[in-house]
This record gives sequence, C-alpha cells and structure tokens, in this order.
Amino acid sequence: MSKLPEMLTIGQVAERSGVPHTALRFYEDRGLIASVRTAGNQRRYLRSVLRRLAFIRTAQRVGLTLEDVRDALAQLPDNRTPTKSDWERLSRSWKSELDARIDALYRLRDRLTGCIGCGCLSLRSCALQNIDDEQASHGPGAPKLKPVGEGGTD
Amino acid sequence: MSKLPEMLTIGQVAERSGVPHTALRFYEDRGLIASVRTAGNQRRYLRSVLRRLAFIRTAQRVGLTLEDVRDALAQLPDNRTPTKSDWERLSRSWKSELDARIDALYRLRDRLTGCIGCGCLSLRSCALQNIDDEQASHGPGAPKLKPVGEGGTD
DNA sequence: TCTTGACCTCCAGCATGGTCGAGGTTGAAG
DNA sequence: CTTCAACCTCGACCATGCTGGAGGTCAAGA
Repeated sequence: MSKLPEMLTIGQVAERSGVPHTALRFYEDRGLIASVRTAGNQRRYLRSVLRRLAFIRTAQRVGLTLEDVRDALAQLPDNRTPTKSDWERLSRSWKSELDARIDALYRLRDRLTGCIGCGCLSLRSCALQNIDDEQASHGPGAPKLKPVGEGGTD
Repeated sequence: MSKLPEMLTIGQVAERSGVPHTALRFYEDRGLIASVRTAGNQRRYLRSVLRRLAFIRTAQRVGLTLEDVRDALAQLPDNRTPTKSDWERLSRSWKSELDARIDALYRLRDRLTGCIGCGCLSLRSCALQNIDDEQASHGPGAPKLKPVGEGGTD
C-alpha cells in the first residue's frame, strides 16, 4: 500500500491504451494528460489516465482537435477522481457537438442529393456553389465561397 | 472569340471563388486544378475551375483530404467540359461517403448517449472504452483502443 | 556487478494544408 | 513610354499531430 501499487509505467499505459509512448509524451506536453515522476525521473500514471486516453481518442474520431479535448478535459478535476457527473457534463457537451456535426453533414448531403439531376452545371443555381445560402443572398453574378474552417459549431 | 474571352486571371478566380490566390497555386501544384499560361507566363483559368473549387471546398467540409478530392476530380475529363453525368457520378460517390460518415457519427453519438448515466466509470463496461466492440471481443482486463485513423471508409 | 531493456530529454523530421515575403516580370491604363 | 498593380517563382515558415533517433539514465534479473 505504501508503494503506490496502482501506478502504471509509460510502457504499460501504451500497451493497455494502444496509444504509442511517443504520443503519450506528446499529450502530456500539450496538457492533455498528467503523470508523476519517480525518484529516477520516470513517469508513473494513475489508472484514470486510461479513461482520459479513451476520451481523447474518441474525441479525435469525432473530429475534435487536441486543443478542444484539452479544454474539455480541463473541466475535469485534476486532484480527485472524476465523478459520474463530471463525465456526464463532458458527455453531454460532446453529444451536442456530435449532433451539430451530423446536422451539418445532413445538410451537405441533402444539397448534394438535390444536385444530382438538377442540371447543376449552372454556377447560378447549383446548391454546391451556394452552400451557405441560408444566410447569404449575394447576387447571382459572383458567388463567394466561405473559407473552410473545419471545427467549431459550423 | 479568337482572344479567349472567357479566361479568368488568378485574381479574378480568387475573388469569385473566395479561395486565396496562394491556395489556388497550391491546388494547382497538387493537381487539383489546371490553368493555361499566357505568352507572359501568367495563369489563365477556364470558368469551370470555379466549379471545381466549389467542389474542393465542399469536399473539405465533409472532411475529405485534398488527395481524396484530387482522385475524385481525376475522374472528370481534363480536355472537355464535364457533362452532367460526369458530375452525377462524382456526386453519387460523394453521397455514399457522406452517408458513411453520418452513420459513423451516429454510432458514436448513440454510444455516448448510452454512456450518460450508465455509471460509465468502469473501464470494463463503458462504451467509450469499447468503441470498437463490434469486431473486438478482447477480455475485460486490458481493453485496447484502436488507433484513430481518420479517413477512409471508417 | 553486469547487462539489458525500458526509460529519459531534446531535437529533427514527416504529412497536410496552407501563408508570407523576396525579388523579378507582365500588361494595361494614362 | 512610363508606371504600377497584378502577376510570377521559389523557398521559408506556420499549425497540428505526431514519429524516430541520438545520447544518456534507471532498474531489475542473472
């Protein structure tokens, strides 16, 4: 009990999480995970880091940047094990992120579907050209495309 | 008619498409768009490049890489104006890409939703930890996370 | 004690998707 | 013909998200 039996080495964390040790150091550097050091300066991790890593990897699948994830994880307490409601809060905000992305994809797909067979080769009428036409009502002469800007509440 | 009246300068394309001229040269470099040169080595674009740019920008919103887009656009004829059916083919293949992505997001969201209130702090039961459990049936001791790998038919 | 593998730091490099600036040319208006 | 914005190339640089190597240290087994 006095020997911190639950601490994991970086190798163990890498193996159990599937995240390369290089990425683990990288994440630590970016403030996404934390470790304590042994007297010999080696990293030791709490088991809870595995949960954080799962969270990080899943978040990346959703398309969030590491910075997004870091900000999200910053809501979790560093000094105590996160409670269920801590995670609930995060999960809920994630869910809306997902909802927003799904929604955006839907809108894109629907435009595209409408585009098939719409004779869409006219610059003035093709939905693809006027992807943002909900807010924009620019004249038909020179449609401006919005810069891409992936990320955020699109 | 003999002076190619429909050709656009890079500045005009940049303005009309909203794509910076730096990006236009970048896209050309990567083989996504093409130009012809004047006697003085300046780029001149066909109007159809605006359509390609719209396509490119939209594709990026969906999360496709420039390489994906280049491959898709490679299906279009370089030497003639794309016909409706050329675009239809592209649009259709895009649509399934979108469908796949929407589907993936749905599955993620559903897991997450299930996670809220599931008491998900158990490494063994949390859907987040076992995000890939359809194919994986690893023992409960050391769940491996899949590397992220964004892109492809996920 | 020796050996060996796991660990450490730091730094360079890769891929993607660009931007920016230097230094030089073009082309159209006046 | 002059002028000057717009164009050209090339190479450096930025951010993100990592990987890999060099060179050195730590720790546990034989």
